[in-house]
Amino acid sequence: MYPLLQRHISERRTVLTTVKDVARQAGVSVGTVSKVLSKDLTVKVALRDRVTQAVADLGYKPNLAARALRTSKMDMVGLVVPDISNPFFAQLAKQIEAEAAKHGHVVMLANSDDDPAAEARQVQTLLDQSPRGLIVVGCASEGVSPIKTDIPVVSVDRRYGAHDLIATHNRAASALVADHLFDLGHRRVAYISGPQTTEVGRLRQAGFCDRFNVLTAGLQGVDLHVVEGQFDYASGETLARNLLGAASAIRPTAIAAASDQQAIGALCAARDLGIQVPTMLSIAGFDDIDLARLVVPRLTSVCQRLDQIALLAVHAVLGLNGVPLADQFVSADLVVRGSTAAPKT
Amino acid sequence: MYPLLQRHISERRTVLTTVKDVARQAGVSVGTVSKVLSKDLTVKVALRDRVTQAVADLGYKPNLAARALRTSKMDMVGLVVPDISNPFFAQLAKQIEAEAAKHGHVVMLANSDDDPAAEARQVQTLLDQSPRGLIVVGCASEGVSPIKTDIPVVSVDRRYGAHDLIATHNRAASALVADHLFDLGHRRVAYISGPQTTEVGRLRQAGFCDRFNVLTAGLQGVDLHVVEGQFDYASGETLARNLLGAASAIRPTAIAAASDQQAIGALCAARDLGIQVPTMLSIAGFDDIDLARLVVPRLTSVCQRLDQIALLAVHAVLGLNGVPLADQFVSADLVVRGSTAAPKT
DNA sequence: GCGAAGATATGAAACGTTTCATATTGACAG
DNA sequence: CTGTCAATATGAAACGTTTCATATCTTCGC
Repeated sequence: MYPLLQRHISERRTVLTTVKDVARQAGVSVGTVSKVLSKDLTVKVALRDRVTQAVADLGYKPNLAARALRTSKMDMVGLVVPDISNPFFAQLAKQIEAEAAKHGHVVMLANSDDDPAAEARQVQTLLDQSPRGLIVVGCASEGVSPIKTDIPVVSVDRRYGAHDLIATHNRAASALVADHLFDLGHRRVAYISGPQTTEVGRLRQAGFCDRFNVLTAGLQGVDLHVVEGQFDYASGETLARNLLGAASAIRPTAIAAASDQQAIGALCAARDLGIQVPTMLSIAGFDDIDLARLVVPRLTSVCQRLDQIALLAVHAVLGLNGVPLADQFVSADLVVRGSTAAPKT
Repeated sequence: MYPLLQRHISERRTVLTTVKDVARQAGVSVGTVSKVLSKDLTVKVALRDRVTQAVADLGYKPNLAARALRTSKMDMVGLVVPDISNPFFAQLAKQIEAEAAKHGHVVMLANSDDDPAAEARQVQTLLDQSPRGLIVVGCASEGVSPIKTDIPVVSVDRRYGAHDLIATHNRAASALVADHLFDLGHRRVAYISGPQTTEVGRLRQAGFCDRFNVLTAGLQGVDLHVVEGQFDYASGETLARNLLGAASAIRPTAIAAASDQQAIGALCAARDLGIQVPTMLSIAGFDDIDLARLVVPRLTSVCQRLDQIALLAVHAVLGLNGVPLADQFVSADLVVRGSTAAPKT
């Protein structure tokens, strides 16, 4: 349209102000400017003020690349997730971004597509940028990570290689569900598990079953039926359909699932079969995804403290507040909603 | 546990190989190595091979910070979204990350929380890293963006400031829904719109209504009722409940919504009111979120080509394949599923 | 008022690239 | 064999920081 104008604009070379300009403006040396910028307290207040003023006057912004070259560190945190379009990881990413931003760090995001090879590639790509730290949600297929680097790496939710893990205390959290269903009076219950090839699947199942068994030890008319599935909706629906096919006298009065997706699948199966929830059947999920609040009845679920997990992960890799690089488990909360109630007597 | 061992490991200083080392190993000058690495063809094949070999032998990796300092560009693309935990933005982010990775670029992610002030801050933060380009999904509250930079910026889905927009052709896509419902025979329809303060909300409503009005011009017994709401689930449920309260002879035989969330809200309202979908009421959504495939009946919806949008956005900011920085609109597909059918005669 | 010891400020060196002016090589015509 | 010109290779400079050895200023005891 206006080639001349366009040309003119794009040619306006951004002449960036450097630490040198600031030094001249403030009448000090570059070293002093650098010190002030890095909040070094050995600079006298008078000078410090002059420098700060000069920085403001000139609108000076440090060149991050130059800084990175000198210090071989960028103010960034890498994050590798299996699939950012999975709402759970998206929530996690959001919390991590927020926490990182609080400490002046930018988040680099990469997807591994649940493929260990791609995961290794992405990890390497992010490490190449020399971030302050790297946070990885491991692939479902667990493998070793042969990376060697001085950059702190932690895994979150699912362990990555041999790196320290920060995650919900799945075992304890799952036990909360067992407590809840037991307290309501359920004795004939079914547990829809996640794949036992995953640590998360194993821990949640163990947490629920062990607690339920302890609670019901020596009691009459107790039945705990476990079926294994995937974490997804379809798996929950199919398995629930089987479980609920039995006559009402012997079918479970409550179903606990290893994920909300499964639980919602079970909810739909129950509705299709004309089984009222929660009057004739209680259903509990795990993860408290947004959808859990939207289904009818609203789903009782376990809410992971993603903010806590994100905080620990970021602090751990940044070495903040003495949070060490080490396995850490965060407790979760049971959120009781309309999908669970006492069984019909 | 093993303090000595730990000490030892953490003290092993990573001595990184530089372009100098490669030059020595290959018996050439650093300039030559640099040329080879930047695929400069004025280097003779013999030398090129020697350098390539040396790079392989030494496992040399260029220092990205140093390169960035020299060239004042990092191989990164910034992405600012209102909320990464929104599945739609998460899907978009995934596609953008994939496309950027294809061209050797890392994605930096930031959330604006739908807050213009935060958005401005995040945009600035990402620009400070001197990425190759910046992609922004604007806040709901549209405002001007006073940023001035040489870095290419495009907005996606929702316009950011005065920057070029790459988005679904919402008007045309919404018209597809009108076509579909009209073709099925619906004449008494309701449209649940998004907020008319948003461009997306306005375009989708106009697209649907204009087309429906054109199709039905001059016909008998036609009624198009528009109600305005938010894009969320609750809004859809409430509005649908009102719409469906009327006697069956005058209530709409079809509801089109500006979002899947609204449509699913409407679906639940219908179920609660004992109105069968699709026999007594057709419902169509927009966005084709994952959930659209999970509800019963499965939701007819408009599927945006996020891969296309991501491709255009990345190519635009990177100046690839001659994709210019300019407004661009991508067509969408109607996905017909079980929630729409011909009205009961 | 002097000297010593801290406290504070300075500026040159270094980080690892890319670029570009210059040097070297090779090819070829005379 | 020499001179010319193009093709190719070289290495020093520059990018903007931070750091650290050195220089300068304060303070304070005597």
